[in-house]
Amino acid sequence: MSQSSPATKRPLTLRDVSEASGVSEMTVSRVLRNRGDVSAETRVKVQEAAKRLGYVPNKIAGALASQRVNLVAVIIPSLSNMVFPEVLTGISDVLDDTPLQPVVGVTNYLPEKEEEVLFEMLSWRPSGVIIAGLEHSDASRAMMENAGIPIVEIMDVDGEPIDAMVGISHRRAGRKMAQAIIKAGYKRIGFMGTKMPLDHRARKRFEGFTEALAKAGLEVADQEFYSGGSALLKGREMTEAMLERTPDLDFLYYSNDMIGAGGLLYCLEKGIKVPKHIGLAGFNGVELLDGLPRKLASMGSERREIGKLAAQIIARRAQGEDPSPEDRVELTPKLKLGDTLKRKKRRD
Amino acid sequence: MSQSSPATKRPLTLRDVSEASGVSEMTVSRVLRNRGDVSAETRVKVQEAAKRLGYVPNKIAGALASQRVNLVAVIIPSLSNMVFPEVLTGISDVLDDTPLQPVVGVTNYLPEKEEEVLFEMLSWRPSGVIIAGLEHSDASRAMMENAGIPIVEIMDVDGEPIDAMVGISHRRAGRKMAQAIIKAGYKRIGFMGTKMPLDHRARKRFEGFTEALAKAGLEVADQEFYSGGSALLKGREMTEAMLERTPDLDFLYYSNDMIGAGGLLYCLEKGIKVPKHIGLAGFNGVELLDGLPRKLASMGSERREIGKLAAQIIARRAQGEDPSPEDRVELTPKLKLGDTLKRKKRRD
DNA sequence: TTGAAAGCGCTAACAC
DNA sequence: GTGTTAGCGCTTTCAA
Repeated sequence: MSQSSPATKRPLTLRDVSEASGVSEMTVSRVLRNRGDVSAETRVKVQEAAKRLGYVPNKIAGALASQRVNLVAVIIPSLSNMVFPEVLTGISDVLDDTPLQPVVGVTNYLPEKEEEVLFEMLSWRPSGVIIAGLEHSDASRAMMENAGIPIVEIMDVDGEPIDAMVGISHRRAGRKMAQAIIKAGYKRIGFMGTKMPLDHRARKRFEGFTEALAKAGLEVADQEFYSGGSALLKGREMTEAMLERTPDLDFLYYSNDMIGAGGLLYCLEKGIKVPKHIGLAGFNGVELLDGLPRKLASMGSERREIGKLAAQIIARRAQGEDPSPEDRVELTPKLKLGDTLKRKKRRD
Repeated sequence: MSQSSPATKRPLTLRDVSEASGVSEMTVSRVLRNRGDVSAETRVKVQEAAKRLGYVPNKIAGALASQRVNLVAVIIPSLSNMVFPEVLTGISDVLDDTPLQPVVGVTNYLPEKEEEVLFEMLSWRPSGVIIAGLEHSDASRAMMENAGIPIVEIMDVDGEPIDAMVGISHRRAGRKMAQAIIKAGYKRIGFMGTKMPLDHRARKRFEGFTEALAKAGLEVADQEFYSGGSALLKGREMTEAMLERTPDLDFLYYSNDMIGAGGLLYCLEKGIKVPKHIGLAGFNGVELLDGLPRKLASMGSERREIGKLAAQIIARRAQGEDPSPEDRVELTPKLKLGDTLKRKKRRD
């Protein structure tokens, strides 16, 4: 393969376009931004020159001069969990119709990393921040409180937001699932989830879950946590281990759909009667479930909608709208019984 | 919920820190950047003031003054296909050890959108560009050629790059899979893939595939394309439809693992003997396959490694290193026979 | 080791 | 409708 060296010439400036078109810098700037009144003639002259030269404006200079930056910082824990790319899709869908542009930062569920990413992004003076979760380090909170821009905390509503908030109550979600399980008559319940102490939403779901069980005089009969690796495979392995250890379980609650799907495949393979002998449920309502031999019971986490609403709040504020109580939205996750949770109370 | 309005005060400047610490702006700047010799005493004074005030530097002004921006533009077609988040992970892994920071733009496989995103990102004067694919609009190519920064085109090597390139040959990958299928003795082959005419890599794989078949006197006996929706489900549905339409097929080649997994689950459910009665193969070598009841034959697309190598090239160039022939890397995808492709020639 | 002056490339504000 | 001037908040450069 031959090697061509990349061009290394100085980037063009407004001045270059100005000289090439014989129009003042200021007017060139106006044309390129579609601002103010410019005669059609001048407009054309400038546009042609800009295009011919291949001029790319320098937003850094523009932003410094205008004190306006059309970037929105989006801070999420991970990209490996499809949940977050889906939130991003919702955000993009909305921002695509505005001059705003999302910029993504990933924290790997680490508060220190979140702090770094936040600092780095705020130093670009974005028009707003959309950030996952309500739990942040003191320094992070302070930065957001003092940034003077709209802050939307997403995905979770169990806590007090800095500014705006869009999400679901994971505690409530956990309770709701527990209630559905109890109502169906299951009694010996196992739980499987991630080992991450920093995944506050998973933790809150689990808390809500055990709380609702307790209210019915039940408790989690066995539990197991994993980290890393293929979630589908982990679900399969954990399920096998748990059923071996505690064979009398009649329900398995998974903290996410991927491990739940692994468990479901395992059960089907072993010929375990689902949902009669053992019931199963996950969380998130991921699209993947539609392709499984049986539909895993789950609960939608409304992530696309969350992304959209969060972006809308930022967009409205960028238009000059004031903060309003409507900037705090709790969505209601929908329970899906699927094929792995009995519909009526069993009679035994 | 109560509503606290976000702080709206003017962001702090170096001058504020300077006044608060009684040190000149210039020296404050030096401390905050760890540049030049500053006495320990002054250093401490400045750091304390900055921390106390909660100063967040303005990178816009800094970048304009220094003509240096530590951002790397990463342009990919989609976030919904896990392949791309995985590339991003590889990129982050490497950039995390440098001052560089990735900024992601998504094109939805649309050349016009790619052009927009590229223009937008270049206007921030990043230190480099990592972009998926070798096919771009003329305008996009021109922008990249004239940007005067390193450009790394990734994932594909079947074509001529602008500057650097890291990927696999999808044409070769398609051929290789065809050869393995032929060698195993399969003859009536069906193909399923995405309908996207703009997914050049999928297209090249298909071209390589049919080419190798032709060389053995074979051709694709049936084919079907889909778009949108749950890939797992689509794989299941397309497989059902195709086997109904063309019952004598003995192999199904899927352009990605998700639809392949759907097909596999369908076959297992129907009690079809895999790989004896029908063989199956996908592409990408996704982690998900590890959790399936049978391992789908596939081919790794080395996406994490691609991300790493691409980021390394940018990082080296940012250090001042010159372009080199080593900046064009072809990786070799590994064939995985799994459990769905017979190992030896069948004797029938 | 520290400071003062100039200017990065653009746009706000005002004049013409 | 178009041009001029000043300055955004930093860093570079050079002087002290």
